[in-house]
Amino acid sequence: MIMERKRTDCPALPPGWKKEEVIRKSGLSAGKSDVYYYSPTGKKFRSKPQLSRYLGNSVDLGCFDFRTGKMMPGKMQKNKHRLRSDQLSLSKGKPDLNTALPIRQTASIFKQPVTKVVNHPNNKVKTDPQRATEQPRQLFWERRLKGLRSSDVSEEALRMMDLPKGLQSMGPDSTDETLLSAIASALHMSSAPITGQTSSAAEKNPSIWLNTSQPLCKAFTVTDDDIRFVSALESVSALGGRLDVMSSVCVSGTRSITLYQ
DNA sequence: GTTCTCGGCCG
DNA sequence: CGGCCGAGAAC
Repeated sequence: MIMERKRTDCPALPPGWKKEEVIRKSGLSAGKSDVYYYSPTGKKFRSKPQLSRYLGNSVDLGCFDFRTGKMMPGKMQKNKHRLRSDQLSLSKGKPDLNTALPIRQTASIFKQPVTKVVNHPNNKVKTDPQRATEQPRQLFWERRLKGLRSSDVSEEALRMMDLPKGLQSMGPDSTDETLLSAIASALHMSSAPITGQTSSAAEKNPSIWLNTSQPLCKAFTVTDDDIRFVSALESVSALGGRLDVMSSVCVSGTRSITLYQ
């Protein structure tokens, strides 16, 4: 006799996702149940961390209850010790499973990127370059990207990319990891030249003079060596596959680098 | 080889 | 306890 496995739809999940509950029918743990989720493509997920890894950091599963499949607003994870756990997980080389990120928080695990303001000829407000280019941005927001890792389809983390020697990081967290995220983000969020912080005042007191649309590093120029360096890179996916970078252009002075994913 | 299932660790 | 994942069993 074949037990019909019921894969149920789940309101908190995007369409196509299914939830399944399997009752253990033998052994010491008989009666206990295991919960699984299936993506629209049929991939099976058997834990929240696994789901979280797959969905990426654009989805906060912080209050998603894996067993019931519902969002539990009351069950927020504690943010009290976030910084410490960041440093802890970093120093121990463990993946950061904290998914709180600068994204819109919703009651669904749909990917819902924040609104991007772009120029549009028919839109009075958005064609205003002031508004398009000077959206408020949190100081050192790049730090929130810490722990992001690109991974291939088997969830295997890709190795961290090396940065050119000449880049000098600045700000409260001057690790290569944060700098890399900052540069990658700057590249794909704007087609404007990425120059680093050109104001010398910013070097002395970043908290006040930082240009938030430029990455957290001192002004740099692109050399022939840098171009050879970048050419040798396999892919911008090392910068974070989640960034959806199709192509970005980095221009500094008269030289340019084009990065393709 | 893949998928299913339960044990058992660990928080 | 229950979540998570390893590993043996089953296919």
